[in-house]
Amino acid sequence: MSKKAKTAIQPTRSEDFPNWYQKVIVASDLAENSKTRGCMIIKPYGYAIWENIQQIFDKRIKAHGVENAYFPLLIPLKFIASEAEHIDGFAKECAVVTHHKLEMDENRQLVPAGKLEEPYVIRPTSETVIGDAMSRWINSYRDLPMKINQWCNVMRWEMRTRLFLRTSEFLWQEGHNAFASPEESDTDARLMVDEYAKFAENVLAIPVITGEKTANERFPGAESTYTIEAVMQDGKALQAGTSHNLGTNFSKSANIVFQDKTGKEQFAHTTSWGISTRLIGGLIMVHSDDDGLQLPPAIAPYQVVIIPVVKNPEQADAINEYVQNICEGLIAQDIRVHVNKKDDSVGNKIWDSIKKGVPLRVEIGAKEMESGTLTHVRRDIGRDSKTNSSVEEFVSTASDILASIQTSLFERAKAIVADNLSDVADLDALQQLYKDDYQGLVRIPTSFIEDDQYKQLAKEFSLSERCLPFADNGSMVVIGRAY
RNA sequence: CGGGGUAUGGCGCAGUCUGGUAGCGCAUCUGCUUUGGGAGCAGAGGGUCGUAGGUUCGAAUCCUGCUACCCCGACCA
Repeated sequence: MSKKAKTAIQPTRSEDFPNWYQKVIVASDLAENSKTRGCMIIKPYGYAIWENIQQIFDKRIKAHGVENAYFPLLIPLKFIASEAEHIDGFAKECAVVTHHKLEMDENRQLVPAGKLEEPYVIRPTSETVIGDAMSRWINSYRDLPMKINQWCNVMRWEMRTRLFLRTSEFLWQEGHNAFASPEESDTDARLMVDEYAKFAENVLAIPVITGEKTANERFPGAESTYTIEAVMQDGKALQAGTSHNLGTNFSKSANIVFQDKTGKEQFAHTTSWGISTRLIGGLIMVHSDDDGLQLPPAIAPYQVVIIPVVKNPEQADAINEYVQNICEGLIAQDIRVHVNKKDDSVGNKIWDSIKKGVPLRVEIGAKEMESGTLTHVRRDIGRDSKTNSSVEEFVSTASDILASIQTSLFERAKAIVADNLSDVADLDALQQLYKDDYQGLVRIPTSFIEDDQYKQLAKEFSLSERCLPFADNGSMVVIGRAY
């Protein structure tokens, strides 16, 4: 009673981080593996997080003049064959549709029939399709800039999958912008990665390192790739969003040409940028603890859960009415609130809200009702934050409490970055660091990565270049292990 | 794709070595008592052992192929 006997999630983070990650997803009811190889079922609670990501981010990109559209899932094979470097990056992981019907064979088994003249590829990304459309939509400099985004699914036949972090099918947004000049496309690619950084930090409470990818980590066919890299609790990096300046590489293969003011034909300069359901994996690995998920209020499907404590049936109506009034007060403050009316014990409901990471829990029984109060507990602090306050006071300060939780999660996440990002004097020091079982990231001078000693260390310790942080103007590179 | 592991009710597992046709915990359902950090008792339902084939009088168990999942690595905008 006095002390927590065990954690809700076993194993704990320190015992077995990958296993803990899977268990958090199950315990919080976000998603599960499906019968389809490498594909997940995103359950309602997990999908609600994605819907919030969509709603919030969609507003931000529309403010930049981006318009949403929808393009086909299936891409004609000849589209893909047109851009060599790009397709090299994806050919190994493309699912291909080769038939258009099923027939019953002699063993009464359904087999593919009706072979297609030209196979289709299930989109791994849509540069080629959208490029083809843009080649028809863009004729004049007056048509530029053109900014098109789609929220959709894509498929990449990955060798090794993990829920949210890398699945064969995943949900994302892919933005595709076209401009008249190289300066504009580079500015745009940087603008979008900056939007990702702001979204990650202000909404998801995930601090990120924003920077540019090195040449060998760059998107196939891009001139430059900008990225936000987040740091997980185990010290590994997670690429959480990328924005590419494609220059004229794609407009040349898709023939996106416009006439400039002088009547001369020119290739458009394009960008593409995306974030995906992978962000949910990042949320889990940054914020959750050994009792389960912990969600920043800004993204939580519900920010407050109310647990009615009904000890005898005669009180039920009165308590429900009391709860309903509080609910309405919170909704009027634009707070997302959920009343757990499930026929279950109070203890189970409390644990359920902890495992699901609801930021703020409210308990209301006869005791509170008689005194015009309620009891509330913060998920980030736990039972030590248990407070009894009047309904009026709570309703008027709930937004502040949620804001405080948002801040405390962000601060905690910043401490994770600080603990897992080191500088070293030279490559010998780097080697010693990882030999001593260091799990985090290291910032080294960019010139080091050409060194043979570095290349050998990178191989030995599975290190890769995460990015050249904007903050260091390209002089430094952050390296480490990544998801 | 390489190495290792796993596959048995919804979930987690035992049973496999020493073949004889399935068991435990949790969850579920019913009833009663309970409910403020994971309730108790009593009763009930639910699987034919990933899949295809082989050996055998008989296969969860032995043999072979296939598939999926997990971990490590390679790969991965």
